[in-house]
Amino acid sequence: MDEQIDDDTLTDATERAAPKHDSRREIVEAAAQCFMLKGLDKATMDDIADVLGATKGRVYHHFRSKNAIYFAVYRQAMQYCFDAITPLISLDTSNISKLELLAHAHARVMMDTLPYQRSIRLGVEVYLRGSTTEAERGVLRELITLRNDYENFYRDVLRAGVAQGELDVPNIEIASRALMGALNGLVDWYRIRPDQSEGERDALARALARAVVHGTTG
Amino acid sequence: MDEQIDDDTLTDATERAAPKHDSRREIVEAAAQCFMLKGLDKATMDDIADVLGATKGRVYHHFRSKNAIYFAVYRQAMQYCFDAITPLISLDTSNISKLELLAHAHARVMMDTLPYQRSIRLGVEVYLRGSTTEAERGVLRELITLRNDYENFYRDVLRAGVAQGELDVPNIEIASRALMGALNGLVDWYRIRPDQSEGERDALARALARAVVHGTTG
DNA sequence: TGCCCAACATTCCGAGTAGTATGTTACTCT
DNA sequence: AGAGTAACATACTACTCGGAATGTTGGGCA
Repeated sequence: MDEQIDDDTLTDATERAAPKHDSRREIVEAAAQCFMLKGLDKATMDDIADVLGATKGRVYHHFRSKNAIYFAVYRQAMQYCFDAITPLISLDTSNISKLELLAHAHARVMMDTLPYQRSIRLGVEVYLRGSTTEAERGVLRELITLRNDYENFYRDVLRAGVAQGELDVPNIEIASRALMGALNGLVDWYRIRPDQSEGERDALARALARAVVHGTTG
Repeated sequence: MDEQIDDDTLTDATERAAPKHDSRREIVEAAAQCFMLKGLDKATMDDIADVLGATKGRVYHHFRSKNAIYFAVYRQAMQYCFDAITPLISLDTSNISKLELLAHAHARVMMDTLPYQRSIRLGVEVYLRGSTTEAERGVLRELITLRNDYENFYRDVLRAGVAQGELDVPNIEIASRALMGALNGLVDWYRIRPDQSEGERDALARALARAVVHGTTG
């Protein structure tokens, strides 16, 4: 019975045929907002319900625990990332331009899905310490794996670029860490401004992508 | 009376002549450990006291609140950063090599004072929302300013490098953000390994510094 | 039309925790 | 030697918040 795998976080196999009233999606969205604004601990279940104009009853009807909601937010955040770069990995361009495309797309996702991305940065693994069940830790490990898979796309491009002499990267691991760090750091300092246009945001993403790929020496 | 500025966090003017039994320092050190391991909220005052083999009484004798301790940790973390780079800013080298020196020093500090640096990354401004007094928010603003001052050292080098044609940075602001993001991200993935030597850590710092300065194109 | 159940709302409880109030000890100063 | 105080320990309170138990309602279905 302890092997009862948590299906609160959208088991891949049993994909919802009906839209399922996208109430779950609304809750996840509200949770991401609260997590971003108040932090993982300070954001209460009542806060999440308040955003929806509802009560805890609704939330607990769809999610069995606060951790389950957080897992859903995490999964959704990663989904946004994958959706953004999967169309790019099969492109037939040079590795250096592909790297720029990936970085640009990632920067865009950070801005476009800010609440989700900020949520998963607020002490991911540190947030759950001991106070989790073994099943929950399994889900967490799966999410970590998901993130590793995502970052491996960047490492692959780096390796291919080195192999073909396009890139000069002495240490793939370090370089990928630096790359992801610079890109993910965007969610720490980026603030949504209503007056900024789509073009301005894209320019920001492009500038950041250029910075992380070419460094400060051009 | 509401203008009673909090001097729990080492008022600069009244520098302690006596070592003050470095009990405060021990508490801050213990708090940094706890914050790193359990997060800002999950780490309790009892946890901090337990690390010291003491009780809450000792902690509350030196700090009036949990926030005050967090401020002290933040200040100490920034102090470590400043101590590491202040000897370097007056050096008479090229801007590009100075930038590498700064990046290297910063990476070293991230590793050498990991508990402090991790603590201040766990949702700094998001940790305190509403539940703080106006005085506390003043201290927080001061700490943010401290961080800005620190990052300005890097921006100055970037600007000087561009002015002298050593560096190619279209956007100083973006580049500095990317730089700090990549360097600070170190505390997210770096794990202390007892078997790794001083030389290995320095090599890691050097590799990361090279990555953030030169990017992936050499 | 009456049953049934999903989709909530309402109410309640207990565990955990920041902060306080009050001892207790040991050391210093005169 | 006794008074005062720094540096703690002990005991207690007030309060928040996650989660469970239970109540309510509206719509589909036979």
